[in-house]
Amino acid sequence: MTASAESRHPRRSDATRATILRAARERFAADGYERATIRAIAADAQIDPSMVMRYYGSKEGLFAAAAEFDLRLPDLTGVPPARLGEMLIRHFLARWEGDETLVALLRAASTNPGAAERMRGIFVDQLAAAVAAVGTDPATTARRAGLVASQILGLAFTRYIVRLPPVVDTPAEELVPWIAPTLQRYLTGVPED
Amino acid sequence: MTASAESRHPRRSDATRATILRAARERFAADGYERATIRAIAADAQIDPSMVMRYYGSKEGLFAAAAEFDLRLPDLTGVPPARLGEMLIRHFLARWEGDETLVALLRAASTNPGAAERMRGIFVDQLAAAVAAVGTDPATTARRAGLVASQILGLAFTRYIVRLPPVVDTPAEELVPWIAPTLQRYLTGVPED
DNA sequence: ATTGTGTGTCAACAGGTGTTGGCATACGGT
DNA sequence: ACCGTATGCCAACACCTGTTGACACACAAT
Repeated sequence: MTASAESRHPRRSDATRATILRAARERFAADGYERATIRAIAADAQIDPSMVMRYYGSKEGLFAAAAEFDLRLPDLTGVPPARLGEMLIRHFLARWEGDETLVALLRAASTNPGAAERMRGIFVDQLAAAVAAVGTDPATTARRAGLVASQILGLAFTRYIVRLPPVVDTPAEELVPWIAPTLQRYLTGVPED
Repeated sequence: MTASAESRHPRRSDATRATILRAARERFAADGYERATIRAIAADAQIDPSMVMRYYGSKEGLFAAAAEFDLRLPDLTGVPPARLGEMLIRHFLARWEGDETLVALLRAASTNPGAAERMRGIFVDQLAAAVAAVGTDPATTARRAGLVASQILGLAFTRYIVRLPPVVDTPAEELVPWIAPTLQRYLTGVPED
């Protein structure tokens, strides 16, 4: 969606654009929205701040481009019902360690309304769509997605943002058997009394 | 600790100090650390920005005073082991709805290193101390506390910061039977394979 | 009445912010 | 070779930030 419909010929400045985007993602992930200044991002990319404005219009526009993100959730239709939780947590952990975009989005969502809005879109629409494929009562889909999001985002928040030592020090592989049953119950279980 | 050891005589400016602190907590909770400006806080409190500096030294000092927080975790020693999760989630939900300090801390922790540090202190020290009273293997206490923190903070993050509709719309009372078993397992259970 | 100190207001500083317009240069098509 | 355009840098703008110091007033003690 970014490079296909724009022009048939690749632009000479595509490399610059990509460099800016990479630097922006790093800064947004490390510092959050307001502390990540255009000047700092431009310095990282070894380019003039005005170029950022020309190519992305504004700081908001730059963030919007840098925070483009797809959870790439797998189709849960054919998955053995008892393995749903494990599959989900494994997918999220892999998605996080490999792409700092989610960390940038997470940090910015705390203070930037636009980032929060985008986060809602990702974790309500994309996640709810995947949860719907599980096959439980459709009336409960949204709530199940919300509960899953609360555990997933809480893990990310404590691991990558606040960096709670016990959560940071636990290898991803050892996290799975703890978190998987939680997600499993949120996806397919019923509330307890 | 705030008013007892300072002076035997109450100061004439104590009311102003309290007003500043209240306005600061509101702003920090609503806007996060960097967007909550001293000028805006002073305007809310209807006083001059320089008073904030005189009474709290700096913006960091003001935040440190505003983010003073005690989880007030109950002693879990005598609690029936099967009710630990329910008691914990109930306590946290009540603590949150009644005091916006935690929301201020949560939002600020995303971008401000000092706030993150304080959050670590609260959710590692205070929470781990409470978890230790449960009586499971002491070697697992820190990890159990971290897991509990991940779910608790994730719930707060999705409910008060990102404001995911399914999580916001669910009444606290209906959240309990979903979250309680999760905390229960993190506190007393063993990881699954 | 006169100090001295606590309380509050005002104006300003120095630095950083997003953003803009002008100007040089290098490229690609003719 | 030429010309239009894309790419890049520079300087500046208007605004906002935390922070500071000088000055005015009110109160309590002498």
